[in-house]
Amino acid sequence: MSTPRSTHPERRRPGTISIRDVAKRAGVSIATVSRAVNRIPTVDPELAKRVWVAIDEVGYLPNTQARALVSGRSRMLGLIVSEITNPFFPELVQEFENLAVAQGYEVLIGSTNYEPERTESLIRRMLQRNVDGVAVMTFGIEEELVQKLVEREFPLVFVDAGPDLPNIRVIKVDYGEGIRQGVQHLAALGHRQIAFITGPLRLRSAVARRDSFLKSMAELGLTVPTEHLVEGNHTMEGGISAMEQLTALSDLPTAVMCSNDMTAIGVLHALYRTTHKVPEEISVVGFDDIHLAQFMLPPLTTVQMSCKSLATAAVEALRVGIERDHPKAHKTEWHIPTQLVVRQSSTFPRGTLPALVRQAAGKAPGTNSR
Amino acid sequence: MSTPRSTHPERRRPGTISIRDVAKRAGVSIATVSRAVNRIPTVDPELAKRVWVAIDEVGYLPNTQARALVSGRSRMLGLIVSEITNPFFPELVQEFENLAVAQGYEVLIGSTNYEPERTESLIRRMLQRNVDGVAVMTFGIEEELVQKLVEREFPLVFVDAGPDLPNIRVIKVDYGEGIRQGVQHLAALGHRQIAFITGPLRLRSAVARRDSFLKSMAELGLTVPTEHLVEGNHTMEGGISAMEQLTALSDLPTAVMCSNDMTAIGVLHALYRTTHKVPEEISVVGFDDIHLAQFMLPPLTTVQMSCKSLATAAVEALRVGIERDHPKAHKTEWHIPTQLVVRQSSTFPRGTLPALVRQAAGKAPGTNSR
DNA sequence: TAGGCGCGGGAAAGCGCTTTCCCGGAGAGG
DNA sequence: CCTCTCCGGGAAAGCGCTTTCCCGCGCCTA
Repeated sequence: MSTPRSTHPERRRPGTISIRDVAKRAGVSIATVSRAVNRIPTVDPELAKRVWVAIDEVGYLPNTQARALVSGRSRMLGLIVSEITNPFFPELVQEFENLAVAQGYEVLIGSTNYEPERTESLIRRMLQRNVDGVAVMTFGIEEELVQKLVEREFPLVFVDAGPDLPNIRVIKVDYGEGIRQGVQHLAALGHRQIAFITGPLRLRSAVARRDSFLKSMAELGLTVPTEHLVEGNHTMEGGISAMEQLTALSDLPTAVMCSNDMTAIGVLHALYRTTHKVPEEISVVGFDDIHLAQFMLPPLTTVQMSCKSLATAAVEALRVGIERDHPKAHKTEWHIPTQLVVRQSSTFPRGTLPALVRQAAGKAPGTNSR
Repeated sequence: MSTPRSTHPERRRPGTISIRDVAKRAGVSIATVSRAVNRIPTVDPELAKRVWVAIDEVGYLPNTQARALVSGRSRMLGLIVSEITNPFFPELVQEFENLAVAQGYEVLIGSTNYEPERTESLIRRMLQRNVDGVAVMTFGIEEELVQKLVEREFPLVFVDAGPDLPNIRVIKVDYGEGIRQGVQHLAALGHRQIAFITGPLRLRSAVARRDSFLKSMAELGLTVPTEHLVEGNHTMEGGISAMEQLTALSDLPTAVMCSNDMTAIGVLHALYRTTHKVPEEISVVGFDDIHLAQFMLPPLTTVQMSCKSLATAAVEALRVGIERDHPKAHKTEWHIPTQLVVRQSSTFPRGTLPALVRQAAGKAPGTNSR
């Protein structure tokens, strides 16, 4: 008996119930309670039941910190995104979190806001919190710290490309296919002058998307003058200023593709300000297919990247890294397809739509103007 | 000497550095390392420096779990929101997180998606993780579990209204003022038939907003027929179907106020589908002033609720609850003002704009049509 | 020079849990 | 009936840290 009085009497939040309280109540040792809680099969079912009853009666919640401390695994996952305020990411976060929670993990979220020092402190904090693994979904990151972690074999998952090291798990998004579909869609409508607003070119994924665009254009024998390739930053503001550069040009392109949907929304806004009609005067295509895209005015034609698959892949990849003898151990690459979704922000180039064609085309994409 | 060999040899992640490694390296006891890390002034500056050097050399990161276990405080805050995918919340999360991190706290985020059982499991999980306090920013929650926590004096912060108990910290949003400004703005433009799309009426805040609207209308002697009061659910989809109900009416209102911006975006979309022009045929006013609002087509007139102030208040309120002898202890209410932001989705009622007025008004709000 | 005092730092307890080790009792076999 | 084996459960170690307790050293005063 005689529970030795705590050295730190006032520190514990009163009302917190520990394993000892349960043990006392059930008349067993704390070891048995622990075993019952963890459903170790060697404990007598009768006893286990008594323990569970006691747990219910006293309202016991196992302390995860203590569990983590002794087991060495915190059952927390880190999720690093670029900007939580970019609507694509909440959707991702949501999916990721649901999956993680279903597997008994908690999620620590952080956004880098594209600031390296923020990223660094983020990772540091997550390590201190002992997360079991981190998914870096910022679409391109180059940090020394990350490099070190990788070397320590800390479970990390990257999107697009991580450091070039063996045994790294990475999720590859097939930008090429979706963007090709977008370009071909526009070209099929008759567009020849298609501009592209990139993301911040520090990000690998932004470069990848731009290259996919260029490649798709080249395939069709279409050239892209440098002034039709303008750098945005994946925000609406970036889309606006990029589009302003474009409208200032003497040869305004007939269509604009954007590296993500937020940029496209900015473009829509910029064109609204300059009273260019979308899609009649200029077609706009986005990327990501965020939920919002279909509610834009006009609804946005965009390349869909399923954030559900992305989240699923990320969680799976993390578990592979964390849980030894995971069924899919040794799998190191996951692939996410992309696909064009045609809505109403894209149509024939301005001035190329003879009445005949209009009739023949019937309700062609995006022709029901506002 | 003779570090007793661990009972669980393989469980610890290799490469993890503990306080002992630092102690050995610096040639001091672990107690001294701990004191140095926590900047306890009684340690000799010379020694402290040696410890810090050692920390740097071995790359030591204190294990937060262990710290939490012994100190009884985890330095984690829970943040419960309705839906992370509603853009208002990421903005809030962002602010909250920045503030929390600045104070040395980590944030555990969860969205209830308006499902009570989700909320329950969320709170349970946060408790197991030993969060020091939880901010319930779901704008109205009624849970038995919550009630129990409150009784246990667990630090909780609510928005609008928590359980009616003494010593509860709550953040009150002054819906009245912002909504009155909105109504008066519309009335001043000449609107008499103003509809209101509410949020889900289970939420206290939704009821509060509706009541504020009704009160503001009554103040001006304007009546609201029941069919002009339709329930939405704070999503774009809800806004669309609510607006569809409104457009089906024989007496279409000349203006619509919405319980939040997402609803307003849905309304804009619904009106686009039915080819009603905004604001010429119908004015639309939102609520929240999410970042997106100003980029809508047309830019949305809306009632601003500063999520920065909200976050600041929440973090402060939590700290008051957590840290005894906080300077502002005993403060139990925080107030968040709201304020109308006029953009271009609101103008004179359709058919009431004589040329004379137009000239006199000059560039009146929202008259530069698309 | 001896006793008192203060202070810096080490030893150790213990936070709540998991897991190993071991012991006692039950069942089986001789 | 006695010994061997097996098994369920208790005692205890220890996860990484903070904090108390206490000891020893240096300085001051008598």
